[in-house]
Amino acid sequence: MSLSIKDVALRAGCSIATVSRVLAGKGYISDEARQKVETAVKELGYRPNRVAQSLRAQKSRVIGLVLSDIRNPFFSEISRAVEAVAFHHGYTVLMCNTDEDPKREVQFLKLMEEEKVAGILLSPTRANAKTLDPSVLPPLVLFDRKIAGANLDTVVIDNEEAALKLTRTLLGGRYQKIAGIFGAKSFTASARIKGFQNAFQGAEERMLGVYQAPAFEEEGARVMAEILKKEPSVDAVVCSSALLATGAYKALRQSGSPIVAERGFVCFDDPSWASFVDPPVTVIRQPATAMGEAAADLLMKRIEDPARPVSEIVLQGELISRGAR
Amino acid sequence: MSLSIKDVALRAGCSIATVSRVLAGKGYISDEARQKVETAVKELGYRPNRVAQSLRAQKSRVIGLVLSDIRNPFFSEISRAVEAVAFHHGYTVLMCNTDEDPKREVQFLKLMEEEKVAGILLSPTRANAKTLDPSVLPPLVLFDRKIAGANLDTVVIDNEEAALKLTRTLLGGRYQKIAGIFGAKSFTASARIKGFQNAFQGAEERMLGVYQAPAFEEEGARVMAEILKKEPSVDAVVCSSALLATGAYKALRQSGSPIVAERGFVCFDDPSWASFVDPPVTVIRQPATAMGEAAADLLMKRIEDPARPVSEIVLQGELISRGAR
DNA sequence: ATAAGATGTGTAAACGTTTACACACCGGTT
DNA sequence: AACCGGTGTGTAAACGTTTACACATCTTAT
Repeated sequence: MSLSIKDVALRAGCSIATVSRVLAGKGYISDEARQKVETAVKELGYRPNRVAQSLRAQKSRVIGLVLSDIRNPFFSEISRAVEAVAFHHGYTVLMCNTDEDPKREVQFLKLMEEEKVAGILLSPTRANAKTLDPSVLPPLVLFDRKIAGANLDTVVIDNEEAALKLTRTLLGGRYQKIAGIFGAKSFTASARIKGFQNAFQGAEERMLGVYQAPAFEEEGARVMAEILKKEPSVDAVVCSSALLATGAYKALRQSGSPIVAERGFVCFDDPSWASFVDPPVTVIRQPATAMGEAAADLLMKRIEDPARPVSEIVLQGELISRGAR
Repeated sequence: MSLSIKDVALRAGCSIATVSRVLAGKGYISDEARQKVETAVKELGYRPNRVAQSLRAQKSRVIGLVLSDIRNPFFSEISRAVEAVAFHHGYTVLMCNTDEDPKREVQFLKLMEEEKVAGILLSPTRANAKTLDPSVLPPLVLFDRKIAGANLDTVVIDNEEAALKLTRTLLGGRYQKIAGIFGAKSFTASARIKGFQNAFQGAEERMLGVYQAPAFEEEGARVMAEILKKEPSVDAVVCSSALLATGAYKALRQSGSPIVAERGFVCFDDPSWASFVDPPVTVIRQPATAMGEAAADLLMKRIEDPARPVSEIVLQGELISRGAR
């Protein structure tokens, strides 16, 4: 059994209340008592039990981070930022990875509630967007994806605008048949599709089509191969995520398509290879660190003041133009 | 204030002890009581408070995961595996990222102890290897890096053997001046350096030298540029991590060195670009998922039986030979 | 001199569980 | 009839904190 405040009190020759007060820095304490307690704490190497604190206070200093795909560098980077901010505020991070499985997501939200986390950071799956009931949950901040109509703190990037910008880099070129490959039924994918389509205003004939697939590398490759086969006139491609892009790029290479050499390939995220394949690939880089920090900050504020007005932060993606070598 | 076992007892018309027993499935309970409790639980939507459970049981169902670099895909993959195994056993994961900072590491270990985690998974920084005192810590399992002399459960890959294999792929070729770029002062780096050096037995003159740098992309680029400048005879390179490799590869490309085209570049990890740059790059792929699973399994067992004999699991890296296109 | 406030400390209750213990009832053996 | 083991249930203590409340002492103002 580990050291408790009782042991400290015994050693310091005072009551547990005094110890607690010294530790919390609250209320009136004589210098003498403070001294004694502090040396006792040091000598014993006492550290408070956060579990007991949580029970007593009816809230913990733990926040939940629910990720849809931790292996995605975008989310890794977010995790890192979140953890740093949380740590800075004295919070720890309970992490879970749903792999986009809505069932796992709800299971986890329940677990988080059972653990009495102080708040939750969530990038919700589309499937749960409707059913999720924030009223029974701890303070909740959404990131990367928002839930339309829900009155929740949210941090997203302007996906529509980003897709628009990215697509325009192609429209500025001589490409005549531009295809878009997007993730399947996610909030993010929808917004990017919208931006992609809007970019073609007044040049609708240059849009070859919108393709959707689960965001895996193999799927990107599969869809790209399919497009090449069915629509051989394709001369440019916009990819909506690093994973899809990696697959699609490989498929292009394998097929010997001239799209790569002609710089007709652009994508979201900034996969490490984009900068040094030949020719390099123009991308939209998502401000993942900024997003993680903003979301964590928002959550800290929300925890502190549950009544504060809801805010929605929209970050801009950064176009990294690698048109010329 | 949230629902407690008391509310359930009230609703079911029995004592809290009975409710607890039904929930735990322990002791004698009449079918009638079980019925009543179960419906009460369902109707109220009661969920147990894990914090209270932890306090009472003097241990939580949370494990700590201390990562040195969450943005490293190797560790992301490990995180994912760990989280999956933990979740499967009813545990949640408290995650922290130290960015290789020993100070942060000890701070975190303290926090973990305060949170009364049931166990900890740790890839220790070199700096703390000596000072770390497992006797005061919860059950501890090391992964990726071991602490020599410490009697602790550990999961590592056979870095020496892996480096040996990787280097031999070059020695089988006609390269005469092979450089090795490794991370700075980590357990892993040391082992890989050993393997690298051993590979040259009987062919010492073909080893150009061992270079070390912090495992960042820019450092890889810097060191590679330096080597090219000071040792222009270099005709092959072994890189000890994806990050270093990415930087080094870029530097090679930039310099116009023929090493890339001559397939004189090999590395650890399997960065996504390795498979489709031209020519592709031969690598050692680390079994990250297996490592994460093994470490988490080990921790579960250790938690269950603190007295069980210590085990050390050594996994093998997989050589992915991409010599021919 | 007395009241009123400021200062300092201790006792005990509470947070939501689990569980040792006590008790009560039942059926079956002696 | 007395006893026993197997069932079933409730009471209360414990886990380690924080904090309301009570009380005591000291200072200052009246």
